[in-house]
Amino acid sequence: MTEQTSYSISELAAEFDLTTRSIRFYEDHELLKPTRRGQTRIYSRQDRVQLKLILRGKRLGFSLLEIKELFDLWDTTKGGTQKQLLLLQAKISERRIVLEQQQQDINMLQLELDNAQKRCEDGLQEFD
Amino acid sequence: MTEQTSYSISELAAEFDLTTRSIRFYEDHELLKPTRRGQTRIYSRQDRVQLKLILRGKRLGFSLLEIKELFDLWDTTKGGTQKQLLLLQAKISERRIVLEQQQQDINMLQLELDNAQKRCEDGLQEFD
DNA sequence: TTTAACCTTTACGTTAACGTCAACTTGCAA
DNA sequence: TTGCAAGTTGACGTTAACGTAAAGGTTAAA
Repeated sequence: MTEQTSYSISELAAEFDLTTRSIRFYEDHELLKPTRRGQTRIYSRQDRVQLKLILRGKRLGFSLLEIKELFDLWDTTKGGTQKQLLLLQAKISERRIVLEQQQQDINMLQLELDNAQKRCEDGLQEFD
Repeated sequence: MTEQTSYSISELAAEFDLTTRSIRFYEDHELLKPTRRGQTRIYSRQDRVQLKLILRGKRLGFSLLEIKELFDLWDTTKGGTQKQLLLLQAKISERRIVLEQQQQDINMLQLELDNAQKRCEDGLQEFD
């Protein structure tokens, strides 16, 4: 088995450690659009990538709605009108600002963890 | 007015653009412990810092419970037993892992935004 | 062929993080 | 002293993101 070309819902659930319920929920909210064989969902490699992107967004605290916005935004890049593309650039800038804020927040928190670690070590020192 | 030493609930609400309801909610969940003058809440500079930390955590997608855990964790550093301090170091390591994952997620998303931006520019080019 | 493992839809339940009244008290400016 | 802006405690409502049954279809192995 060198390269899998399609996946069942439970395969994806197992791989990414979530429930099939969640995956169907994402589809209900149009974050995934798998094809069907009969009424059974078939996920392509692209669908799998899409799912990865969803989870990445979630790890950054984005809501499913925000994640969908990012997807729609991306789709618009292929074949949007001039107006859409300009609006799109604005949206992209907005996103960058959020990410930069998060970047700063991470840096600050890391400093605090460093700080806490030191205090830990100092505290442990006293038990010698 | 060079350095304010205490704040009312509505002052903080205005400064950080949230409702007094939220601030009281954080207190209900022991993320803030303002003193009282009569039954009115008085927030110290430390309380204000604490609130800042809460909002930073939220921007990173942490739940209020996780944020409280971080606070408790920090408190333990001053005057914890040896056992507590060792457990604390483990917790700190866990947190670092989450932050590093978020760091990677941010980097990936930034690359995607770069990518989308280029496609935008290319798309706009065609309207000349 | 039957049973067991997956799949499906439908629908109600749950938790977190507040929003939104309602009903009351308190501080202070006119 | 009065009235009104700002504070307080309930208590119920709301939204997002699933969890959790219930009731049933499909197919592959025994």
